[in-house]
Amino acid sequence: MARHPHRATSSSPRPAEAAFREFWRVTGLLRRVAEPHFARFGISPAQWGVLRALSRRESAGDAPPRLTDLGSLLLVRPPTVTGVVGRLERMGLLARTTPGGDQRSRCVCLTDEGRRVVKQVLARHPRWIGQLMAGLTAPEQAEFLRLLRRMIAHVEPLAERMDGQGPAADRTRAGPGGVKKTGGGVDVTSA
Amino acid sequence: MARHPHRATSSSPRPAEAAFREFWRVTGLLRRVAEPHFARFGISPAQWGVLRALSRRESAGDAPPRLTDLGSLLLVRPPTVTGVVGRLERMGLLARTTPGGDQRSRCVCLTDEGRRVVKQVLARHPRWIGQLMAGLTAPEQAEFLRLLRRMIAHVEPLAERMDGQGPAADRTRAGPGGVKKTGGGVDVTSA
DNA sequence: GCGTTTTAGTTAGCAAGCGAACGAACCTTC
DNA sequence: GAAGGTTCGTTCGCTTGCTAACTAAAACGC
Repeated sequence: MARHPHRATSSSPRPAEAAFREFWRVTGLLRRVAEPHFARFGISPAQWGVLRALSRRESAGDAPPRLTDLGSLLLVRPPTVTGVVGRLERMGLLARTTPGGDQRSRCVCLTDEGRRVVKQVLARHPRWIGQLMAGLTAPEQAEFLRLLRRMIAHVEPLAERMDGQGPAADRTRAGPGGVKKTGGGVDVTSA
Repeated sequence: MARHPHRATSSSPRPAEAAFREFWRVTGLLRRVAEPHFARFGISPAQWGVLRALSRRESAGDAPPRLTDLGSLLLVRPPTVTGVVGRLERMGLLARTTPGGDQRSRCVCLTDEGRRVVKQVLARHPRWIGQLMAGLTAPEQAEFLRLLRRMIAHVEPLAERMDGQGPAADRTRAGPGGVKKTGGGVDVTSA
């Protein structure tokens, strides 16, 4: 790290690269802080994501979401939803129901126990978040939020684009020449 | 730290909370973009982290790091290091060596094949990063970097503090009263 | 009505993160 | 030198994310 803040912009080789690196770093840190926090309520961050989404929908008066809806809300894929919801169901915090219309979709709603947990977490939430973000002043937080939103707006389409393509090299037990399998359509990065 | 009784924010949609939420969101997005990218070289983001760290140390002329060193560089725990390094070793991208002195530590260094991969990734790196961060202008990137660093500086001690304590409720098959096991030292959040 | 395609969700299998528990080597202290 | 503790790394078992492959129901096409 250690690069003097003074002449940062001019001499610093690549702010973009550094930003990415630090970002990745914070990602890990964040998980490591969030995990024990939610563990105190007996849940994981991912489970909290589901519970909070359900709770919000409930208080908004909306119908219980299907698994697919949850997936797009939380930006995770169907198998992940199945897993997390399954565990929450086993814990008794939510219930799968099969609504009338479509016979292949399942809806998910909170149990009383689930609502109880949400309440408990929410009671501490502002305080906890405040603690987490206390490294930034209020205006900085606002700016941070703005930048994050711009990042999302830019990256989300990129992520979606990756969906359909680019399975790539199978190094697992590739010989010395393993990599070049990328050949052919090298320029996925395009312009 | 949290000394701002700033209730101006309370009525608005809470920037701190929103920032946290969006941050979590970008975290997922970032993984989804990085994974297929590195897959094109036959590796994963975590593996890239290790390879890059080794490469840097090498070109700085430093001695090959021990597994523990890698762990603290990458902010991951020993079992994770074991796993990632093990897979990289099986792929033939790095080698474990047992240096003279301490018989219980292992050092890790790149193989030629590993160096080759690093080179390939680096060749594309600026371009890829540029694409990722293209949602922000150069000054915004610099500001983003600055905020990230402040976040790290603030959160890292928090994460470390969590290390020794707070295992928490075992909901897995907890009865209706599962949560209160947190009892006793409720105020881990302290003040 | 029947065949095809699309959509919802699950399953299997892998990587990466963690905590807990452990063996082995090292260090400290008597 | 032996006892006790610390440190390094591994293994086990778990959650969460993914892809690929699959089933079942719905929707479309003719």
